[in-house]
Amino acid sequence: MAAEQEARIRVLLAEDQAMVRGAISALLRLSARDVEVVAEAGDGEEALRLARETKPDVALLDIEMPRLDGLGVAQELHAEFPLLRIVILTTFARPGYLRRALSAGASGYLLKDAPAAELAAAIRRVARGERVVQPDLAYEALALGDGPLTGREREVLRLADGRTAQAIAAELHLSEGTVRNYLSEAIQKLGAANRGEARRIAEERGWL
Amino acid sequence: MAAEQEARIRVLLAEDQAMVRGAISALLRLSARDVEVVAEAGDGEEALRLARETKPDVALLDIEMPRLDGLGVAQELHAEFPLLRIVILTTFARPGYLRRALSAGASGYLLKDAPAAELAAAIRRVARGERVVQPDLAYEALALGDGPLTGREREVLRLADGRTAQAIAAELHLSEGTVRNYLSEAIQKLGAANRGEARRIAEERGWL
DNA sequence: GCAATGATATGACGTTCGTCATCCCTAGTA
DNA sequence: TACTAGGGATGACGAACGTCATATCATTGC
Repeated sequence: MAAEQEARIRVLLAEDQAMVRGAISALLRLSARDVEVVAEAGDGEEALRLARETKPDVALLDIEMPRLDGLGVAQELHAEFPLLRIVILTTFARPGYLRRALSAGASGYLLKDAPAAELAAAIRRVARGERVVQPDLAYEALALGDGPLTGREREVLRLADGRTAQAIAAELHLSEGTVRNYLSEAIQKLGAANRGEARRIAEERGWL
Repeated sequence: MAAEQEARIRVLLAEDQAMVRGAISALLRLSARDVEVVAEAGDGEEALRLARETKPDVALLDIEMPRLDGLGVAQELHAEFPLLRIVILTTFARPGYLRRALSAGASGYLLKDAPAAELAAAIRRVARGERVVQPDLAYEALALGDGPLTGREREVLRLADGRTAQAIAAELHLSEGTVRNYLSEAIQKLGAANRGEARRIAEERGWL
């Protein structure tokens, strides 16, 4: 705690919910003297702008943000500043998100479910060049995978929340029959009785 | 700031995401000397238990929590401790949530999108007996009312999340035709095209 | 006393849905 | 090369769905 006196870790914080953003900033200010929040962004575009302006050591990014999501920001920042360390901080334990985050160049993937104390620890570790990913999540990402649905099946199922097959077909520029086929396959792969149940199941497992 | 020296406002904080919970706690500790977080709960049941144990002045409740949601906690706490002030702190600007929150006895309804500074202000105001609700949200909630559905229609629609009419009928001890009748009425009252859409609409407006 | 409302039911009709067989085309790969 | 997987389409069939007319019965309210 009193060892590293030299330079504080400069952090960019991107999170769309203002209250949560302020709260996390307060958490870091209160619990981590060696961490300094040098910029706060409310959306992805702003995060990019502030990153270029302030050149932080670590970027702490939420995934679901307006205009440009955290994974997109990670990709851009990693390409532009290879030395910048990126931590994704999100609600979602979706294996798909984790996979995309890592391939976008993120060094850490932290859940908002994790204890508050882990945040500062994670920032310190990625700043030292380590990777921070919860082992159980990594395991799930491999075991559960992305689910049994193909890309198109997923797209169709995502739109099946009350829309008719015709409406879905129009939106995706497909024939109505094709839509029904995809839905039928999805229903069987998920062991559901109809599209409504299939959607519920897929959503629960993070396969949408 | 230096005026009220006497008693600090004792706050119970209930929020399922540990990191957000810790962060909000830090925010209050850092920005509001007159507020003291006396208990932190990770789900609704725990919130009830801790409230009975610590007798706080204000309960700050997230809505979406495991085991018992914030609205349920509000209802119980309001019945048990009429003097306890309740603030709902949530992501969702749904009029239905607000309506249910107020009728559950909440004094405040705050969005996580609001500036971090408003949190302490809101807590102080409800502690003084005032109400804290964003005016535009309040207007919408009043305009929407209780919805056009009868009790039975609501029950049936609530079960229509992928179940067949037959399954719903079995669960409620009704004939399949009757279930289809209720669903048909609900669909028309809500201006939907089918049960799936009807359910979505009713859910969004808090009519379930 | 009678109209209105809500819960419940039936029968009938047309539409949408879920399934299956079958076809075409492309890309990757054993 | 042949095989496989994914995307896309068609036609047909039975089941489920959405609608409407109609009926009974109880409750509520003027």
